[in-house]
Amino acid sequence: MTDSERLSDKRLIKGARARATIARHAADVASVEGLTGLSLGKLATDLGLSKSGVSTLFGCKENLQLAAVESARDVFLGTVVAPALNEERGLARLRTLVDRWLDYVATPAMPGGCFRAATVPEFDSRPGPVRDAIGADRREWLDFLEKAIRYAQDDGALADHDAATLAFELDAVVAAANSGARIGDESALPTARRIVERLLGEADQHRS
Amino acid sequence: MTDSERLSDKRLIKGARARATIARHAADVASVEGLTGLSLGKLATDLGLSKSGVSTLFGCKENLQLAAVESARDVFLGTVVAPALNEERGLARLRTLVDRWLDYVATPAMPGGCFRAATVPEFDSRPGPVRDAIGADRREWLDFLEKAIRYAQDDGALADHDAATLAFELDAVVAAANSGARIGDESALPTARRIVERLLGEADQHRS
DNA sequence: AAACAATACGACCGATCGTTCGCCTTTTCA
DNA sequence: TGAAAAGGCGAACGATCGGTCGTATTGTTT
Repeated sequence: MTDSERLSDKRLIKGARARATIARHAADVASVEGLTGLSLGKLATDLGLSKSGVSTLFGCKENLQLAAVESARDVFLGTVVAPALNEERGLARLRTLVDRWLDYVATPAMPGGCFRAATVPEFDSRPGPVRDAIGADRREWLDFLEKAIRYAQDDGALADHDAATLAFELDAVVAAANSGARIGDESALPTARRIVERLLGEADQHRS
Repeated sequence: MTDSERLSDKRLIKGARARATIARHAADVASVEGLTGLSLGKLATDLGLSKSGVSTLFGCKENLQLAAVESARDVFLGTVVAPALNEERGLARLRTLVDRWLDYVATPAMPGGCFRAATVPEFDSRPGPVRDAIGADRREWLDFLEKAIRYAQDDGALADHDAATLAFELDAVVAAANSGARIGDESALPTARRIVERLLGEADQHRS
């Protein structure tokens, strides 16, 4: 059970509920300002709390950053992964996964767009627990994506692709679509959709 | 003539030389800490200058960030673009361009890796002159890459690719390779090389 | 209900931030 | 060479940062 799942759980002790609320808002802020740009005082003001209250709940800023990473992971799982899990394994699930993912970029759940696309480049050169957590989240996502591709390959699709390589490529294109769209390139998202369609569309050719 | 080209130009007025030195170091720092993480005081200490001296040279932090973007652009042009311009237009130049680009990611000119890969995601949701400059630099690079692809297509290569789309895809893959490699994914760079090889390798098939 | 742990607060700390102000030196240009 | 401009510095500013107290309050558990 994750914090966000327990958000409205009345049995949940008060502190954990507050932590989840703060972490969720921290993820929103970090999607724009970055995890380094997070400020205990700003966060407290936004939520009508005291700075020291927020501070005691998380102990230190680093723990808040780690909580934001976990909260953003929950949002991503609920928005992109969960709908795909309703589809049966194979090409259908992979297509749903990628579609929800592109929708997630087109209509972001956070004000700064995709959290992972923002935090991986931010922390990739900053050793420490936060980078480790972001790296693990990235690895988890790529592994899941690769597994979904393998299921599709079990159905005979995408036979000429290496699963891990295709997962890397899809992730790269969607991440670039996120940054491109947000920086004002209106062609970024349609271009990314075209690339993804070409990469996955080959599957249909091989099936027919 | 850019600032970095004039770095050792004795005719250059002293201030511009100092500005170029500071901007170059600022780009180094920003490749790790981000453009927002730049600090006038830290920069001054690193270079043995006074904080106020750096401040008067650039006026405000935003101008320093803009100078860092321009300095990083110069480094990229010198490291990646210049060697490719020695090749004749067509597939040879495109291949050199991509090879130098991947080398630039594998053996970074800056301590934090590719400056553009770090700053585009950082500023894509932060309106202002800095985002505009980063967006223009990104646009310029994609346009140049697209043009190089068109020259290759004039030779009959890459016929089944849309130039702008392929440019977007190459940029996405190399950027993801940069982030992936820096965050500890040892397979990121070889995977990216494989993808690029497949994307451009098709050219040889069509030529044969 | 009593005892305990967790939460939340205001106040304050030292540090660092960007920026501004005099003042002096150096460079530039006519 | 002399006047004007620009470079460069130390000091100080208000603001904000993360973090730490002591203390009151709330929630949890026995």
